[in-house]
Amino acid sequence: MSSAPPNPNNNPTAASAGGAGGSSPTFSPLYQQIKALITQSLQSGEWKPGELIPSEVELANRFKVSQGTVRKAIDELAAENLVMRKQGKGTFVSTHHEARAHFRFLRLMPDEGVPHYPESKFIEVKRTRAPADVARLLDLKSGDAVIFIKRVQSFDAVPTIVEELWLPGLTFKGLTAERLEEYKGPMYGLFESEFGTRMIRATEKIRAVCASDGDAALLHIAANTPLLASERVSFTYGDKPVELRRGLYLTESHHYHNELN
Amino acid sequence: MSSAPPNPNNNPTAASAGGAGGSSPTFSPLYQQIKALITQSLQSGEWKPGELIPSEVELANRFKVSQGTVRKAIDELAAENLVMRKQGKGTFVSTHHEARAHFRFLRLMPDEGVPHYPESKFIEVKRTRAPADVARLLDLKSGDAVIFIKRVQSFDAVPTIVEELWLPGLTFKGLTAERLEEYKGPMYGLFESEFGTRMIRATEKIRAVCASDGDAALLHIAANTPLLASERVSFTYGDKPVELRRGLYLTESHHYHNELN
DNA sequence: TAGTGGTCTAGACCACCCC
DNA sequence: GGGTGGTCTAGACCACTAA
Repeated sequence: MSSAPPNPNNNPTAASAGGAGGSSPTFSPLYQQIKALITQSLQSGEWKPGELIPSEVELANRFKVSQGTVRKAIDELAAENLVMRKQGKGTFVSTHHEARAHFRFLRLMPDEGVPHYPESKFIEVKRTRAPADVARLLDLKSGDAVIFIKRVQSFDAVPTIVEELWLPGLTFKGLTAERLEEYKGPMYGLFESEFGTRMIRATEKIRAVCASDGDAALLHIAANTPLLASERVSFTYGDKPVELRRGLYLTESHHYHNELN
Repeated sequence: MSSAPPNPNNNPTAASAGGAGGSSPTFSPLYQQIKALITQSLQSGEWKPGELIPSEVELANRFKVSQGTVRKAIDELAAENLVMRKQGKGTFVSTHHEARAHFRFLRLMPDEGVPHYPESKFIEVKRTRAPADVARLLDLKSGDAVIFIKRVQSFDAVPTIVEELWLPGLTFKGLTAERLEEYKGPMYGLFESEFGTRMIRATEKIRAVCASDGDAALLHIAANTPLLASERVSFTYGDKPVELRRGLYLTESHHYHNELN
């Protein structure tokens, strides 16, 4: 009784997703191929940060797979913070313009009281050429154009962070001190809205160092005060590095918070 | 035509899982209830670390739900590192006795070369009473029995970590300097095998400090060298704190590694 | 060859949101 | 009321492992 299996093949046209056919089998589950296709649409800007993406049923029809397969693809994208599901409303492209996202990359927390976002004061913004170490971390060539930013961040008017940022000049063409000054809120929000570059994940290396005279002056502390030094490399789609951020954190009344799972 | 829905109710006997019936609806999806039941079996020791748990089909029969529901429950347990799936073999209870697990909580990485596990030298092991701050973090009463451990850890014979551990005396009754000395490998493995207490997750607070004379001597460095100070609270099932660990890390040739997602 | 987890489908109903 | 994601089921086939 009943009918024959309606879709016996598990390797549809979407199998071409994933790049050049290589020597290895290059097998990939259907939902991974769908995930890659959705990621492409995110990357290309077909759906912009904050926007609603098509419903699961709609995507299932578009890709000619079942809703369950689309669901599993979106499950993983949601786990990676690329999209956000909202029951009854739909699935939205993640954005850095959200209270929720603001503390995803900022791990410096006050010892007492509730976390809040610091105020920025820009010390220097200039176009220059990438030193060798910066070039290596940003996947550039030594001497390529970069933008250098130096700023101090304060919590409740207490200077707490000195930060130096290096950005690929090509990606962030047109970024000026003025635009930085007038923009309030997390820099990743600015990068996303104005330059179409969304930070997806980052790696950090953390050490303890002594404050130099210059940094001590910026933070209004004694020279040789111990500081946390973090070196962060941020990546966008395709694991492309797009930001190098070197920060010095004063940990008198703040700490770097981490969860180990 | 065809049959009636075979299982129209979605609130079987398992609905009793989750504790006392309270004022709020206490609604919980079936798979969450199954997840709670499986977690109970893990906690009670029905399946011990490293062991194979029953197959999905078996658990589905036991709990009178579909395999898909059990699968979703196990998916979450695997995401939380409580169990490990191995295709073709089965699902296993996670254990700290695995190369894979050794670096889940150890985030201090060498700047060059491959990570490896440090050697421990114990400075002090004693039973004492919990100071107020320790008691608060371990959810004990001030003055409750605790075990205090102080040790130095070395990479390639270079002292790099000074660590002080505070453990609830009741949970770790019988822990002596001898057993620590003779046990090679991560301490969490010892805790799991000998005391039936498995660390599930932890939170850390990190700062920069100056080495005291005593710590400087232990690490063979100059006093006032900047060090990373981490305060870690580890939790077992039921979010019960079972370890307070205060570490000082020398970050001359190592760094604290973190991934932001 | 038998058993396990992994993938995929199809269809049902539920909870939530907004009109 | 109609649409969305969330849950649950049942059954098929695949990939991997071990005897």
